[in-house]
Amino acid sequence: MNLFTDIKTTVLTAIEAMVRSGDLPEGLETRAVTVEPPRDPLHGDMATNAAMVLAKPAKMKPRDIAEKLAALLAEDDRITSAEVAGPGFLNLRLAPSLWQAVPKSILEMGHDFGKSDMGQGVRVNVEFVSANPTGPMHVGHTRGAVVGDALSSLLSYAGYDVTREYYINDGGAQVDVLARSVYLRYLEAHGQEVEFPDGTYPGEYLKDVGAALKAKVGDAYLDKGEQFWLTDIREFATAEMMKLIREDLRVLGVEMDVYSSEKALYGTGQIENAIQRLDDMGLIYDGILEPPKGKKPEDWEPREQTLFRSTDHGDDVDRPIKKSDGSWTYFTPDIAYHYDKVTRGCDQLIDIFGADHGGYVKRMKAAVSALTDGEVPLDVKLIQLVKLYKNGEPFKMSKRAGTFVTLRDVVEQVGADVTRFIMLTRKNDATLDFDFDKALEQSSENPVFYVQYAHARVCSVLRNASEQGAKITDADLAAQDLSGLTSDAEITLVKKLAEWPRLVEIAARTHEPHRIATYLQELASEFHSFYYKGNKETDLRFLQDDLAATQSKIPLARAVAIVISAGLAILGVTPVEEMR
RNA sequence: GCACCCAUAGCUCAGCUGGAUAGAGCGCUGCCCUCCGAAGGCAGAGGUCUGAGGUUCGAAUCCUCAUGGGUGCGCCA
Repeated sequence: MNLFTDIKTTVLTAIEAMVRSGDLPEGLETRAVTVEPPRDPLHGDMATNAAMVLAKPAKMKPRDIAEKLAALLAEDDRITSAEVAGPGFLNLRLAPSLWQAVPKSILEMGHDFGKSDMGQGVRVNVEFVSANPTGPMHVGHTRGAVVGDALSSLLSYAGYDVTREYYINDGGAQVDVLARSVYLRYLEAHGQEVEFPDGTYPGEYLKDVGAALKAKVGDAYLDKGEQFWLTDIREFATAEMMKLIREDLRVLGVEMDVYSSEKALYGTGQIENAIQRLDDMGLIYDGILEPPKGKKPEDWEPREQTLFRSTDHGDDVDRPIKKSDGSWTYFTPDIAYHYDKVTRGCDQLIDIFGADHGGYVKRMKAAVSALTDGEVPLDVKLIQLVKLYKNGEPFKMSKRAGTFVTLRDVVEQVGADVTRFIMLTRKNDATLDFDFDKALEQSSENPVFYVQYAHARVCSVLRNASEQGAKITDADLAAQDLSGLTSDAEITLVKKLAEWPRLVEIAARTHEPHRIATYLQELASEFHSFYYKGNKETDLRFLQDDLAATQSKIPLARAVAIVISAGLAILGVTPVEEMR
């Protein structure tokens, strides 16, 4: 249920009527017509730009169009006034019954209130995390995981058919490094002194893997050369790492639908097929790349390579798909992987990458564009850095020493809910400050608690109302007559609730889940503000001396809680019923 | 050198497919608990939306250029 689209439909219908009566010419483009809440509530309940948008193509003055449109709209029972303002805005005021119907719908529909059918069941594949299986997830991965998961929830809430997918980068040299590192830990488990040279992973987390390997194979790999054990350990170690990563994701509350393996693409012909497809389009050739200017690579030598003509699809330079030893570059199986996602059946692709992969975006888009003839859009969201603070001091991490802050560290300290919410308070392309102290603080400085507090307050009100004898199930509350909901303060709060379905659509369209978090903070703020008005104006309190009066007041409170809870559900955060 | 991202109040940031007088938190100055949870609320001060052009009835938002910051740039993934 979306009041804004309802009214927009009404406006569009009125425009059609004007076309029929000859007040407007035929064939006008109405796509740019919007119905929005006005920035200043004094202007009315909703504003439409219709007259201004149509003025030019209709070759009429905006105010003339607005006057006629206003007259038509004023005939609608639901619209109590339609006034022309400024350059041609049309400000609408709605009948109170429309606003009173909002909490009722919320109580009847529950979390479904904000759902949208804008997605039309379009199949969207969201690839996120895709951390290399070489160690536990760290904070950077965490943000990507949370954003990807929340975006997925948001899109399915908006009517898309969403697949959450993890691409396991288990085909490259980094898993050899992993295997060698595990081998060292294996030797260590056998009581040997080991050192970790550059190019190995020194992290303590591999100790268990080394021990597990010992438990599995005993001393079979001792005093053996790499060719003897590398393949086996690689397999064993990546499997162990994926166990670790899956557990990390579980702790964070992320559940993937599909895990895809890079390595599994080898030997299936899928890579060759994808490249053949590009070749058939004349997009594969052997050539020599120009060196980048100004950067002066020390050991630059002109070299002939097999290249993908990505410049035909918007990239800056063509990209190599083969190394000089004839093996594929990282890019190549990824091309095949993206093609696989498309052929499996999806209409849109979304990739969530770390910001350090920014240079990779154009070539990936080029590949998808070429392979799908531009039919399947690929949106890449780059996740910026998370800067950790403790006591206002930046947190030092060293990947070299293996001392990085892991997902587990963060979640164990502040909990999954707080972690998730804070990770979603900024848009993905802005860096995020994560302060451990503020994350744990219970004050308005901490947005999570501010929102949770609003929800808990409603629960508290309902508990008290129940003790007073009120019926508090959603069905009971939905059955209430809400025509007494007329004060400015109450209607203001209702209007914020009415924005929820609209906000969901905006957030889904822009692929920006942080908007949900922002909205929840605004809603919580409106609620707290309303709540305190009850100190002075006792009519506004939810709990009244008279039971019947209480019963008629609490549906609004419950409606707020439902929307908060629906929003938190998209973010993957559990609403709390009381603060402790 | 090129590409991508970013630039909004003292600080951290919102800002709707372009909309009316640009918002919030922190900090600062004052208020508000005999009253549903003060873990909160209200009010005030604080802005050339980095700069210069352009498009538009209308620009923080779109385009161009400049400045400042981040990221990346052929056998790493």
